[in-house]
Amino acid sequence: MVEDEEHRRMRGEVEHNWFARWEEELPSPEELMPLSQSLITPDLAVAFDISSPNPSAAPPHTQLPPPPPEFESPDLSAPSGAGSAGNEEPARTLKRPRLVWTPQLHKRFVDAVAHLGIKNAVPKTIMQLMSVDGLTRENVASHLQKYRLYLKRMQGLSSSAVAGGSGAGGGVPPGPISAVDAATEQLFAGNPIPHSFLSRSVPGTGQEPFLQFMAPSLLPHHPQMAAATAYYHQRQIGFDHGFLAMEPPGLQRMGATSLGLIQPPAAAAHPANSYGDNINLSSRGGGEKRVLTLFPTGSED
DNA sequence: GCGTAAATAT
DNA sequence: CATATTTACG
Repeated sequence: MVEDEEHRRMRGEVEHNWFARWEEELPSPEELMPLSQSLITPDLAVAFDISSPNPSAAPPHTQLPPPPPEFESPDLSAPSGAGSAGNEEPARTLKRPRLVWTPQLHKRFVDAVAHLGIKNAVPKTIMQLMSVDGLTRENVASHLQKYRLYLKRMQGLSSSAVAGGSGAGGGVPPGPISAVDAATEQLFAGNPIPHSFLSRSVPGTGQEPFLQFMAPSLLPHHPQMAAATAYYHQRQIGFDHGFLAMEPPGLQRMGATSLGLIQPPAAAAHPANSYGDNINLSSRGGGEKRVLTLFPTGSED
């Protein structure tokens, strides 16, 4: 069953179908949000001001918060809130734990870039538009780099002879797919790629054509790749780190939380939710890791 | 400040 | 071991 889908996917014919399925199978933010909240310790939640369900940020299927290309969202709040009560963690000069780019966050990233246009899609601008607290220019820059590589790879593929229709055997035969590209592809694959990036100008600023085609995301069937299919590693889940993958010390605010920044392994808790597929990666002789699969963000503007 | 490359951590 | 993220350098 799954194989069939993959084969068709390779042909690039059922894009909509798989995409639609994706959305359907995707865990609703609602499902994940509450879950994450539960995981969040009350103490921490209070510190962040998110102890209670945020009225302004808890849309069931929300598409994308309002990232107006003109004004910034008030997500960025000053650290004044915590000034009083029992939580005084210097958010400055503290090393930040790894940031986990969750589909939701990535979606926002893409959205920001789309509105800005490749031309203005610079780390700083993107970061500002995203208005995600805790997000720094470095984070965006790094992600942007990967994003670019992802798009670049797409161009090459669609432009070059591909076809290969036969995915026989393996799937993606040719393809000097760097590890980074593959990974990026994975993450970005399930995300909406603003056509603006591929060949159109964006609203607001005159842009030149950047890419040309938006090829369906081809997921290499490599065993390792499969593992990548799982957005989170066996223990790379943001659980250990909290929601934003940020440790308590150094946290300021989390608009991100409301955004559904992190996505806990719902699959682990809800086996009933069968996403794309949980792939068991068998590295070699006994290396077995199970990963959760969740990705894409819903829709595009 | 942005882009790219390499290093480190998970 | 591979991948993701972080950090340093150009």
